[in-house]
Amino acid sequence: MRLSRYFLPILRDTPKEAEIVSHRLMLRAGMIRQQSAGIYAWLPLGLRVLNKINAVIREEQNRAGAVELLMPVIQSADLWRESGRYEDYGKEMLRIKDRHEREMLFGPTNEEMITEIFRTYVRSYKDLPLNLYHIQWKFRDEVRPRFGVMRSREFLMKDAYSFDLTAEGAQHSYNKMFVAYLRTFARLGLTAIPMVADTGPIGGNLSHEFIILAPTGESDVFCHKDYLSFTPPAADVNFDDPKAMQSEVDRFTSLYSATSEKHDEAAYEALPDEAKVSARGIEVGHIFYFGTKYSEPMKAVVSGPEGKDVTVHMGSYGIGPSRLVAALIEANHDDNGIIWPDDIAPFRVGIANLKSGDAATDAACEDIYAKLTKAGVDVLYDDRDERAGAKFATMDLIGLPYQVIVGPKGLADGQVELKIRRSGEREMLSPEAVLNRLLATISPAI
RNA sequence: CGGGGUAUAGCGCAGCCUGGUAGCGCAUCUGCUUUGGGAGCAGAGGGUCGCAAGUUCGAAUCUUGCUGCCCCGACCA
Repeated sequence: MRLSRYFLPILRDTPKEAEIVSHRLMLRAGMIRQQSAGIYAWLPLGLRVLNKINAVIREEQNRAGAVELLMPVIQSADLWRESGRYEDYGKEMLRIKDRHEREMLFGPTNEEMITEIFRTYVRSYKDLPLNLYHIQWKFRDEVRPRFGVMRSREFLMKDAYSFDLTAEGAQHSYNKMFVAYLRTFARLGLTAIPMVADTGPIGGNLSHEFIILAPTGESDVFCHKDYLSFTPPAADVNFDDPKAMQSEVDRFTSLYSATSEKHDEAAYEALPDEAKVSARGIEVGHIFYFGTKYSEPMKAVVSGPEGKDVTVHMGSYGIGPSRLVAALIEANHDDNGIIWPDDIAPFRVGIANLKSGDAATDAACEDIYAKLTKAGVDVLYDDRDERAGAKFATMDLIGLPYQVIVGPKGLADGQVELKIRRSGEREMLSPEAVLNRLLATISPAI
C-alpha cells in the first residue's frame, strides 16, 4: 500500500478523553473513531489489525475442531423468552422494535440462537460432539463504557458453542477450547493465565477466564509466578485425545490462580512469597461449561444410542478480538508509539522514502516495494512528500515491526537502512540483503 | 444509577467572572526556502461558540431547561 493513497488519519495531539495508553495510541494512529459512548468506527489501520487477530483465532478454532458459521446481530425477543433470559438480562440488553412493533434485541451473546439452530437440525448422538463458532459484533449496553475498545458497548466477539451427549464429553470439549485458547494467546504474543472464574448470568459450574497482566487491567488477580513462564501447548497436540487434553488443562490449573471474586486468601498466603503475584489483569477470554441450562428449556435433544432422547450438554467460549487489539497495545508500546508483534502488525514492513521525487531513491523504493509485495509481504510504502522526521515518527507511532529507510546518503554507498521497531536496532545493508532478511522473518505456518 | 467535571475550527486550548458580534497553537491549502528523527518565512481557508427558551438595544459570555461526552464509585462473560 502506498501511503499517499491510503487513509491514515494520524493525530499529533492526544484527544483529552483518552486515559489509557492503548486508547490514546489507537486514536493517534488513526485506528478507530468514536461515534458514540462505547461505539467505534474501525478505520483502515485498525481493521487490518482486527482482521489479523481474527485470522489467528480462526486457525486455532479450526485446528481444535470448531466449525465456523455466522449468526445475525439482531435477534427475536421470543427466542430469549424460551430460555427465560429476556426478563433476566436487564438493562444491559439493547431492546428494539421493528416496524411491526415486534420485539427484537441487539444480541449480547448467542446461546439461545445457536441452541435453536442445533435443535432444528441435529437429531442423533452420532452427530456429536459438535462445536460451532462465529465472529460477530455484540452489543451490551454498559452503564459506563470506558477505555476505548477495551470496555465498549459494541464489540467484536468470537463465541463458540459446544454440544455433547454426556458431561464427560462436554469436559473434553471444554478442554479442547481451553487448549485452543492457550495457543491462540501465545501466538498473539500474550501470556494469558487461566483463572477460576465466576459464571455470572451465563450460569454453569465450570468456568475459566483468561487473563493477561497489565497495570491498566480492570480486574484484581492473584496467581503463582510460574504461570508467567509456562510453555503453551504445542502445535501438534492431539485435540481428539481426551487424555492429552486433560493433561494440558491439568498442567495449566495445577498452580494457584484466581480473580478477586474467586480469590482464596488462605490458599494464596500459603504460597512462598517469591511465587506470589498480585496484579491487575485484562480478561481476554472466558469459557464456560453450563450443562443443560439452555438445552433443557429449549429442548435441544438428540436420540441416544439406546433410542431414548438425551438433552445435550453445552458450553460456550468467548474471545474479544476488539479488546485484544487494545490489550496487545497495552503490552507492546513505548514512548514513540505501538510495537506490533510481526504477525499482528497492520503492515509487516514500512518503507520510508526520505527524498520523494529524487529519481534514485524513488527507483530504489519502488523496487523494494514491488519485490516485497510480490513475495506476499504486507508493506506500507511512505511515498509522501514529507520530511524524514515525520516519516520516522509515523512508522514508529503505528508500530511497523520492520522499517526500510531509503535515502540518498545510503544509496550513494549502495545501501539502505533496516530498522527493527522493537529493539531500535538499525543496520546498513544492500537492498538485496534487506529483502532476504525480511523474507526470513516470515514465520512458517504454525 | 449516585457524585464530580466539561461542551468554542479536524485536535489541544484561551475568551465567560466584568455582555459589544470570536482568537491562539497544531493540522489543512498556496508560494518560496528547506530536506536522515514531527522544518522556516509569508499568505489563505475553515466556527449556526452542544441544543432550546428567556433577560437585554445587543448573549460564546447572564438565567432556566434539555442533550452529548469524560472522570470517580457502584455495575460487568
